Amino acid sequence: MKDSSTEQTILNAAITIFEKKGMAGARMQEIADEAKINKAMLHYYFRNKQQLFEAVLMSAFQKLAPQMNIIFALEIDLYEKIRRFSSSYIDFILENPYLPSFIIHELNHNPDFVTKIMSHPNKPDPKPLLRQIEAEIEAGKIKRKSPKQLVLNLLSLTIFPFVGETLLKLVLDIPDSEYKKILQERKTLIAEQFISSISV
Amino acid sequence: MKDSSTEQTILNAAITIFEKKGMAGARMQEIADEAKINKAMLHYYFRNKQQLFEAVLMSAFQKLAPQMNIIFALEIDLYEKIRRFSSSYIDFILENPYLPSFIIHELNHNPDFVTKIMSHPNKPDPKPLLRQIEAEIEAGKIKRKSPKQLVLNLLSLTIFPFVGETLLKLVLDIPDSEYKKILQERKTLIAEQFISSISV
DNA sequence: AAATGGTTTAACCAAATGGTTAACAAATGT
DNA sequence: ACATTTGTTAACCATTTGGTTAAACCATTT
Repeated sequence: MKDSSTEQTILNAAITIFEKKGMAGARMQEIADEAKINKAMLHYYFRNKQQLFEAVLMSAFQKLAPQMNIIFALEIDLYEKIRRFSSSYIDFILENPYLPSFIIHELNHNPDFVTKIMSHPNKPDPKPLLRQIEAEIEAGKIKRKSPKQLVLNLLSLTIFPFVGETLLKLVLDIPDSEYKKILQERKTLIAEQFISSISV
Repeated sequence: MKDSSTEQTILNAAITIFEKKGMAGARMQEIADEAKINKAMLHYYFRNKQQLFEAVLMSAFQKLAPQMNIIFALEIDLYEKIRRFSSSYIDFILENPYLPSFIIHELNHNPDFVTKIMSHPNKPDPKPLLRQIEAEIEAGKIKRKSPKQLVLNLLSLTIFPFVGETLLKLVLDIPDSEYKKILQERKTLIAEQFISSISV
């Protein structure tokens, strides 16, 4: 009988290669080598490069989505939520360093794909969080600022240091070792900074 | 005699294509078509794809660098500097929407290139700004926070909404028209938020 | 006007690349 | 045991792609 995980083996190899090189830069042979498997198997299981790629992008999004849902759905105090999110999200990216860059880059270059994900079952729904922020504003607990802008800020502060790592290290003259420390510091720093900018 | 701008015509076409598709996704023929010119001319002027690409990446960096230097070098009040930077930088990216994503993506995928830019004459130097922040801290005018973290925050808040546009619109459920407004709002909002988070 | 030297073009080439095929092996069902 | 389906492989194929070449073009010099 076949090793029942051949399909998964291929998918894992494809994830590794696609995340590192992107759709355009990845070679089918390279993925086959990574999976230690014959190239024809890629086509046997996934028909062609485009479909294999879509499976990878989907799987990447499925990894990311639950992390987003932490801030969106969880019913806890807003400040606590912000602290938990930035910390857990940074840990998550440290374990999946290519994920955000990959998703962002490929989403930018495959706008058609956005439609496909729109109807995705696990698609994060930001409404609960936005409502929570509005409620806090109405209750006079935080400053009156556009909830969407606030979430945009939080995501920017958390994700960009990873996506723009090379540019930031270059421009700010930060060596690799120090950058790692800086990212760790941000696990608490982001929440502090963010909360201090919204609390009345 | 040659049209003395042929080289520039090629470079412009290459910028257009490379910024849109990246190094791996761009085709030499496509660049030639964009320039309305024979493909062999690309090799006549730039030898090969790699060198043409490097010229494009260099030119992109040369466009970006002066925008960075606004916050780094200009000798004005810190708050004023922050206001001016976020506003002018957003305007700048709106006119060059592919620039940051392109540079970030390609820098991440060509780490060797980082070395080349390191010794670039126009390379932004963050030291003056970092010193300015330290001085303000010592003078008790702003909260004591790591200057590098602060600059990282400012850059994240400003650049990420562009780089992650597609993902953010998708995840936060923001239609295109509204997103444009949001970016405009950020021209003043970022500085407000940022300043309120550091002022004592 | 002939020679010169840089510029431009069409045709060509070799390698890389996504994809197919046909034969073979391993399970599975009867 | 045998036939059928499923999984796997090596060899092959067509197209794309980066890059080359040799001849033509054209402005300036002699």
